[in-house]
Amino acid sequence: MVTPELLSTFPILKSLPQEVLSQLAPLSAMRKFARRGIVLNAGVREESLCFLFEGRLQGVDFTIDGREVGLYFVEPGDFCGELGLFDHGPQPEYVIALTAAVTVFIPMEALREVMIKQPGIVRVICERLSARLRQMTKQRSLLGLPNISQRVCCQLWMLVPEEDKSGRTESLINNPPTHMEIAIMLNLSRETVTRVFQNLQTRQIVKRDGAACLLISDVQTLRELAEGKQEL
Amino acid sequence: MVTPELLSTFPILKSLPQEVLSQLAPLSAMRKFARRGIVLNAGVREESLCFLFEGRLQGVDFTIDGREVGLYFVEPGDFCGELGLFDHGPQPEYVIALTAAVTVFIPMEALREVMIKQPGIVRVICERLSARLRQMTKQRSLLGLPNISQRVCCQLWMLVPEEDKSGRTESLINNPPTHMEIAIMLNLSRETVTRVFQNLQTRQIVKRDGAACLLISDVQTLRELAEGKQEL
DNA sequence: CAACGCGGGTGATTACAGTCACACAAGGTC
DNA sequence: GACCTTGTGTGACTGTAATCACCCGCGTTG
Repeated sequence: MVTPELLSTFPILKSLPQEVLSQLAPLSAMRKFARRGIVLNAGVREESLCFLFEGRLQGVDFTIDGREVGLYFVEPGDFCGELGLFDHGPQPEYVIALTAAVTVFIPMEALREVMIKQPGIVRVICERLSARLRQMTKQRSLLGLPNISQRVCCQLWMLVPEEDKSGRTESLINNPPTHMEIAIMLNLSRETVTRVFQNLQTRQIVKRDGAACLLISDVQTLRELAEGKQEL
Repeated sequence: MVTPELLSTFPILKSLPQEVLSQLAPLSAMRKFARRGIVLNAGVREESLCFLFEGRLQGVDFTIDGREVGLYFVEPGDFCGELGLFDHGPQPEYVIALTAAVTVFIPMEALREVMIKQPGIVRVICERLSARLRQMTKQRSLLGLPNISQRVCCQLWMLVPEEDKSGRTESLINNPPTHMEIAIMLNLSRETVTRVFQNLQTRQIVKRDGAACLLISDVQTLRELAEGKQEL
């Protein structure tokens, strides 16, 4: 059962009036995914938006010759699969669960109806589209970096929680993506990512903390590496 | 002077009622750019959408170390600079005129007002946002291709006019991007792009036709190269 | 006209990331 | 316990695209 209260925990939906949430809640469905589960299928017309409650998702495409390409990460509070909402086109890419994940699916048809009566929700979704576009632009720029270590550090930097980025010297990333998952985001091979991580570990900038945790022991140095102010 | 008729030549605006166009037209301004002209500046809050009437634009970003990164091409009938419309954020990337270009600038404030009264225009712009997102996804996947020639052929293929793609054996690309401009789209060096083009020319797949024209003499072979069904 | 900048063309060299081939540890499952 | 699978760690080798250094031709501008 999805309650209006659950929906209102999403920052994107928070601003909507209670009545809209009450209207959407009974139509929505909670779905859980195991690691590696396919959340959204490429090529088909998905009929729901997928809101992520817990875990981490990754948008993934495949090149003509079968290579995986990582497009974006989806973090809790965010959503994905929104493209068909406007153009009724098929979902262009796969969305995969990188960790066990809890999601809420809201049917597009319901959203479209609400959108007509409540222009507020349109704004919210458009802002989200804009944000995704900015995110992809940033990710694309990343690929232009000729220095591979910098590329990895930038990606790592983007995974650091916003509240830890300034001031703190340590930060914890829960269930970090695997080396392979990072590699496809950066057009690198898995081995290359591993080697960069090895390097970061020996310099005590990051540290593995069990299988499901990555400790950034020196946040500010990571930042400087990401910004190119320091070489690895 | 911008007339409502001029606005209605844009496929995106065509569907709007006459009165809306009449309202927007007097607020809009025609602007012409020389090759290399800066159409939109990165980092500043642009207050207009830029509709392209003639010519070709390119969205460009720069990496931290000053390298150019090509993000997308804008073809006639299309527009750019729409991100701030919703989130009031700054324009994330530069937009440069690759050729002499004729544009129409429509102030965001005017559009926002129209958007409130006329939900139709919101739809239209959202569809456009979706399309841009699909385009960037496709472009990102391109970068995953390990075969460099294929990458160039794919990019070239995207520049072929839609109506020439099936059936025709020849096609003409007017004012094609320079090798450098293609190179930054594909994360390649200018020289590498030149070498691929040399190769395509000796195989009589493309042909220079003066400075401002590129003739695709064998459209179907180009397609097969782009799809990886043939090696170069 | 000379001078210049830009776009394109080409060879030699080299750095460096991909690839392949392993090894190892941890967790799950029969 | 034996067995997989998955994620990571590492060395040796190699292919290939970047880089650098030139060249040319053309159009513009003084």
